[in-house]
Parts: sequence; structure tokens; C-alpha cells
Amino acid sequence: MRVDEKIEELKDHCRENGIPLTQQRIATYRVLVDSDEHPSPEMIYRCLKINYPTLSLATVYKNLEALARMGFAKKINPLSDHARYDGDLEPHNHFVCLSCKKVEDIHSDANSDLRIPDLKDTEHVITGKTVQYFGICKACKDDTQKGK
Amino acid sequence: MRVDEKIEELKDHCRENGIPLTQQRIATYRVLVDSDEHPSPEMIYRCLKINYPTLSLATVYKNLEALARMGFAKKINPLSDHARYDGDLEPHNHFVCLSCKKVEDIHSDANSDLRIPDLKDTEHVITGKTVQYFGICKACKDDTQKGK
DNA sequence: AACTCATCAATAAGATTTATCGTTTAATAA
DNA sequence: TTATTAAACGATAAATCTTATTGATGAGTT
Repeated sequence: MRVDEKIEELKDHCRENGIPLTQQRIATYRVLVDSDEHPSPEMIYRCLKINYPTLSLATVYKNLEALARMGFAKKINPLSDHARYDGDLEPHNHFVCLSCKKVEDIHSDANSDLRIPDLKDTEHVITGKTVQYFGICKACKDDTQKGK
Repeated sequence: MRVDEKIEELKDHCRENGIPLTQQRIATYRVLVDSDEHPSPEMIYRCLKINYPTLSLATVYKNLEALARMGFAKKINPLSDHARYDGDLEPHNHFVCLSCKKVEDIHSDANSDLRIPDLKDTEHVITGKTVQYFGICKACKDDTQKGK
């Protein structure tokens, strides 16, 4: 899908739901969609600063969060708030709660046959792999249902 | 494997490779292995502070890094240094370079049949999934070979 | 016991993210 | 077109997380 089409979709979505859409937010989305580098807020900020000199970094953070909330962007590392370590080196997968950031091991043998894709063309060296499942854990689910 | 056995393995490894091993580092490893919560440096620090009142948080960071370097621990979120967003919402996987933190899309259809494991027992709600392949990208590999 | 070198503690600095609050902007309706 | 209202913006500060620095300590070796 072309960039302009995606932006039209964003505009449609906001119009239909009565969500105000600012120039800065559109521009943020444009940079994100235009890039294939999975940019950080800082990277996007530097791009936009040229055409929007008054733009604030905090606004970029808030816009990316808003875009993700509307389903137009995705944070690829929900655990980015701090480092997390694992002492279990056996191959296994993880469930990550997007609300409380809890990480649980998944010892299910589904997907134990995970293959490493052919990256010969890129010549990257792959040393590991992991499957992450995202969602909401039972405890957080119960909390929101209580209207906590 | 039991906790004490794992600690013995760490001691052996250090002895064999002439790597000094301090009480603090052993204790850091013990907390990590004992826990199934994939703890952050901060969490481990709070645990250890009780028995090691003089311990510094920076030491925990360095110890975890050292344990990972020796292959006794694993950082489960190598992109934890800052948030990264993706404007492409089509299901796809990622290659992450552990050296330069570059993220590349993998559009290979290997593992496109990834299944969601049965988590009925936990009652967690899974809303997404992704496969991350870790390694060293070609550019970084070339750099290290040059001895840069 | 003395030596050597990596680790430690303490501190500071740097980087990233969030919170606050008055101002501005966009969407809706008059 | 203008007024209204709710949300986003900009600026700043604060909080949080991580890394760097430096002299002291401690483990392993001689």
C-alpha cells in the first residue's frame, strides 16, 4: 500500500471516530511509514525537526503512542523500559503482558520446529531466535474488568 | 538442573578460564537462576541489597552483562535501550543485529504457519506474536573482521 | 605473602521516558 | 465563518534507566 493511501486511512479513521488529527501527528506517521528502519522516537524527532522547528520530543513520544493505540503503528519492543535477563538457557519462548510487563516462559512444544529462514542474500549471521507472544495476562485482565 | 549445580558450573568455567569470580557475582547469578520472573537489574539489586548492603546498582548491571558474555545468562530484550516503532502492520518477523541494534524485516515465509500455543490453563489473552532472530549483521561482521 | 588484574563501590554524567501545565489547534455545530 | 470544546502541542522539569570514571578491594597466581 502506498504511503499516501495509508495517510488517507489514518485521516478517515480519525474523522469517523471524531479524533482530532494535527499536522504534526500526520507528519509523524508519514516518517514512520516511509521508513523501513523501525525508528526510535529520537530518530523521528530529528527528521521532523527540519520542517517543524517548534516540535517537541515529548510530542513525538505521545504521537507514536497514540498511533499505536489507534492501531496504525506497533511498538516492536514493548519491554524497552528496562533490561530483562533470563538464567534459563534452554530454548523456550515467552509470553509478554503488555500491561504489567510480566514475562512468562512458554514450554509448549508448539513451534518447536521453528526454522531459520534463508538469509544468504544478506549475509547476516543468526545466533539465536525466540518467539514472543504478546497480550494481557489474567491478572491484568481481571483488574480492568473490575474497572480498577 | 539444580541451582547449586548451575553455580558450580559457573565456578568451573571461571576457574578454567582464569576469570576472577566474586561473591557478588555469584549472588547475582543465584538470584537470576532462582527466579522465573526474568528480572531486571533493579529487581536483582533490591534482592541482593539485603545481604550486600554496600552493593551498587551499577555493579549489578555489569555483572549481568558479564554473565551474558560468558554464556550464563541471556538478555531477553536486546533492544531495551530505547523504544522502536514499526509502521508495517502486516505480519512479519524481524532480524535484530546485537551489535548495531539495526532491525530488518524478514519476509521469508518460513514459519508463516506459526501457531499460538494453548494457554487455556493460564487464561492469558494473546493479541500478537512475533519471531525475532538475533545475530550480527553483515556490516558489523565486516567491521570486526577489519579489526576496526 | 606479594603481585597482577579484573571487579567493586561510589559518584557523576548521559540517555531515555514521563509528567505537568498553560497555550494552541482541530473538529463540530451554530 | 465564527464560537465552542476537547484534545494535542510546546516547553520545561522531573523521573527513570544506563553507562562511564576512578580509586579501592579482592580473587587467583606466583
